[in-house]
Parts: sequence; C-alpha cells; structure tokens
Amino acid sequence: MNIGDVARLSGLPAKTIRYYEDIGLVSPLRSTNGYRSFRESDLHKLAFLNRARSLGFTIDDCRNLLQLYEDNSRASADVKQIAMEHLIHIDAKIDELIEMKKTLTHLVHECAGDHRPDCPILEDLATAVSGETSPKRAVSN
Amino acid sequence: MNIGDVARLSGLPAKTIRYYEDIGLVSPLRSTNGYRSFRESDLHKLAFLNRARSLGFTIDDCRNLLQLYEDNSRASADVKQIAMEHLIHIDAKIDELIEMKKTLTHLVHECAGDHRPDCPILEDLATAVSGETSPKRAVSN
DNA sequence: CTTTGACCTTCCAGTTGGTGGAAGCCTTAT
DNA sequence: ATAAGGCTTCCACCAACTGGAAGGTCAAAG
Repeated sequence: MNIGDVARLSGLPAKTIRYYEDIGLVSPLRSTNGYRSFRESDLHKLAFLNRARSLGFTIDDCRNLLQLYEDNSRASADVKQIAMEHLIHIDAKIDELIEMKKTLTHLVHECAGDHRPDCPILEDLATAVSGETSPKRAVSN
Repeated sequence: MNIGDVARLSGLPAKTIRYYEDIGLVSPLRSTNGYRSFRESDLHKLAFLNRARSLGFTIDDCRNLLQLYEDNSRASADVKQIAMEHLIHIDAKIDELIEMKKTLTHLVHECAGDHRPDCPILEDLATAVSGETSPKRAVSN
C-alpha cells in the first residue's frame, strides 16, 4: 500500500503519517521507486494511533501504548495506568474550562453589548486579581 | 519600573513580558542603561493580559481586547462579541473532553488492570472506528 | 511519444505561547 | 575587588503537526 491508501484507510493525513515515521512510530518499507510501502500491520498501527490521539493521548502515551499493544505478555494494569493518568489530566482540563466558562458567562451577561463604551468585561480584565479563576497558566493540552 | 518589578506586580514571568514586547503587545520605554522602563500604563496592560490569558483568550483576542480597552469610544458590543465567540470555543472543548472522558472511563472500568495481557482498552484502540468520539482532531487549545 | 494529472519524495518554514540557557553588561554591597 | 543579583540579547526547543516548494514516478489519454 502507498501512503495515500493508508491515509484513506487509517483516517490520518499523509503528512501526519510521514511525521509519525519521522518520530519512529511506524517504519514502513520502501519500494524500489522510493515510495513508502505499508504492510497491514502498519495500517493497524496507524489506525490505533489515530484512535488513541482522538482520545487525547499524547504522542508519548501513544508510544507506550503501542509498545504494550505489541507485547503479548503485557499486563493490562500497565495500560490501565496510562489511561487513568490521562483521565486525571482530562478532568483537570475540564475543571479549568468550566471555571473559565463560569466567569465569562457571568461577564457576558453583565455586559449590555450595545453602542456604549461601558463594559464590565473590560473592567474585569483591567482590575481583577489575575489567577483568581486559575492559578496555573491557561489550558495547555 | 524595571522588568522584575512589573513581573512581580503583574504576575507574569519576565520572559513572557519580553515576549509580549516582541510581538508588540507592550512597548516599554528604555532607560539610558538599556533596561526596559515600564510605566504604570504598561503595568496595567500586562495585568490585563495576564487576566485575559488566564480566561483562555488567545493572544490575538488579547490584542483586540487591548485595543478596545484603550479606545474610549468603543462599543461594548464589540467586546461582548469576542467574549461570546470565545465561550463557544470553550464549550466545544468541554464537550470534546467530556466525550473523551466518557469513553475512557468506560474502558478503564472494563479493564481488569491485573497481570494478565487481556485489555479492553487496547482492544478498543486497535479496532474502534476512529472518529467516533470526535470527528475533528483532538483538543487543540 | 508526449503530455497531463495524480501521486509520491524530501526539505524548510510556520503555527501557539511561551520556556530554558548561554554569554555578557549593570549595579550594589561587602 | 569581587560576588551576587538583575538586566540584556540571541538562539534553540516544546507539541503535534501543517503548508508549500521543487522535483521524481506512474498510468492513461491524445
């Protein structure tokens, strides 16, 4: 299979697949013409990666998950560990976003949103003690 | 005021303040020794930026908000517009994360998490049609 | 036989929002 | 005199790609 085929089948852009090869997540063979030649197993890996990424796992998580995936003597506890840590991250991000949403929703409701210059949103931004809503830096990933 | 002072007072790291100068968000004066010399107005801007960033506004949003902030004849509708668009973004991210959380929570509960290799999490990653939980790419920011 | 168009290749740069570190002034205190 | 701390610039790096340029390959159509 050429890259276009696996791109269609895995759902990943060709660019992303090349990038994944660059960083060592897949290692397709090469045809004599220099084209990448993907096996079924490569396609499976790429679909795996797409799914894992869409669940928000980092590339580093994906690397570990792939390794466990290919290790038939793995312990499911190791996989669960990665997933649970990721869940903690997700929860933290959700909390952070909900905090932002609360504050912003409040401010938006306060603001007349008309032609006049008076704006509670700007007033808040200008005067609020920063870090009230989120002591850490904003959402990272 | 030197950069250390405004860093302490605004809550932003000095590095970030220099970066904000680079991208044109603040334009402090310079002392004869080459040190940046911040006015009260610069400090206010930086605190404003810190607050806006902590609410998840992009740098580009911040640029627009700052401009409105300094324009005494602004219409509050313009500010509200930016805030409301940002709220839509936040909502989308929350939804995406909640979807991920649901899927992952389910998988984690299914997984025994012991020494055995059988793992529903890996099975899902390997077989699920990707894009079920989130048709677009994972959470961006 | 050539040309068109779709694929494929590599490489370089840009994205977002900073952060880390090196090398080297400036200032103040000891 | 020198040490500590603050300031300067510049360059590189993070995640996870994405866009585009310049050029090779292949199959079908004229």
